[in-house]
Amino acid sequence: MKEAEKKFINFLKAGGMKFTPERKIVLNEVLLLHRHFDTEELFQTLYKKRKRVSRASVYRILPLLVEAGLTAETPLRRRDKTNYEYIFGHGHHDHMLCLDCGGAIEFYDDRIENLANEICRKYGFKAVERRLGIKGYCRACRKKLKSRI
Amino acid sequence: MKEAEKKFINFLKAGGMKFTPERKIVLNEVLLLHRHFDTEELFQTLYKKRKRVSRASVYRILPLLVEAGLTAETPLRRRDKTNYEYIFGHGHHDHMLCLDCGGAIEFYDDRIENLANEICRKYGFKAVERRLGIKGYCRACRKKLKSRI
DNA sequence: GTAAATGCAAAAGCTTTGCATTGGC
DNA sequence: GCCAATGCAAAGCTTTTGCATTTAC
Repeated sequence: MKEAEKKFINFLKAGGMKFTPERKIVLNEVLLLHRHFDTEELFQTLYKKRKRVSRASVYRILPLLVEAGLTAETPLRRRDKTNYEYIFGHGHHDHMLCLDCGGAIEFYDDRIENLANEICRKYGFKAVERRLGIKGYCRACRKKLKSRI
Repeated sequence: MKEAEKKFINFLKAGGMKFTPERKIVLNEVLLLHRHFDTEELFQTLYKKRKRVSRASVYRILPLLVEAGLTAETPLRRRDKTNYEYIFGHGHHDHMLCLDCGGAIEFYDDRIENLANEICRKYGFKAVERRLGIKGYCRACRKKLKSRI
């Protein structure tokens, strides 16, 4: 069994919740998606694959995956919808979101972590979550849009 | 006349828009608020002061202030609402949002700017906006909540 | 005078919820 | 068998929009 599934089952069990077929389907689909997604996108993907999970359940299950530590809400929303990404085993990272193609570039730099920690200490702030989000235009889109950007 | 008002009027004029009493009221109220706010909060504040601007107009005016460079949407939403902050003359800064009291601590560190620029260059990414957002618990709330956090 | 802004109420879009039914454990 | 989860449709929230009326320039 996949590590992620084990982790989800343990989380559910700990909270007196059940590992239903719908929860399994949603988790597996999230594992296949190697990009940021929103609830509607995931619902549509499942629908096209004839994996029938109701929209309401998708809305209920995705927050559970966040609680379980398998996914996270992304800091940069696209089209004003809650966006998620799979994070288990991925390690912490930050984002650049392209305003043209919507693609997200993930990057990681130790120095950012260190700086953030230093700043939190300075203010007596206990961080639960931190993200550096950069919005702009990626290399490919800049090329495509020529000199207009 | 305030600098901010001048800037707003110039922006409006440039776009063939008018400086209405409602726009003046909203701008002035934003100038008084020294914290992050959402549209409903601003509307309620005005309402209590008997400054009658409709909710629809507040919703229409706040994005104009962003376009004019007077305010900005904050990167960390609270209760899933669009949050704004006054920025004109404030310089760039980042945020720590307290999950308990909702307060926002603003900070600025050159080293973060430099790092972000360096990373963008590396990826050929043209940044339009960037923010480091940290969610957690502030000193006062940690104290109040004792050892529970 | 004329194009733009306001206010209102209705609509839209994302998300949550009540409830009857189904189904893990 | 019991408590939790599902599906559906309805409701809830924030935000946007159409339209008649008002108003800044």
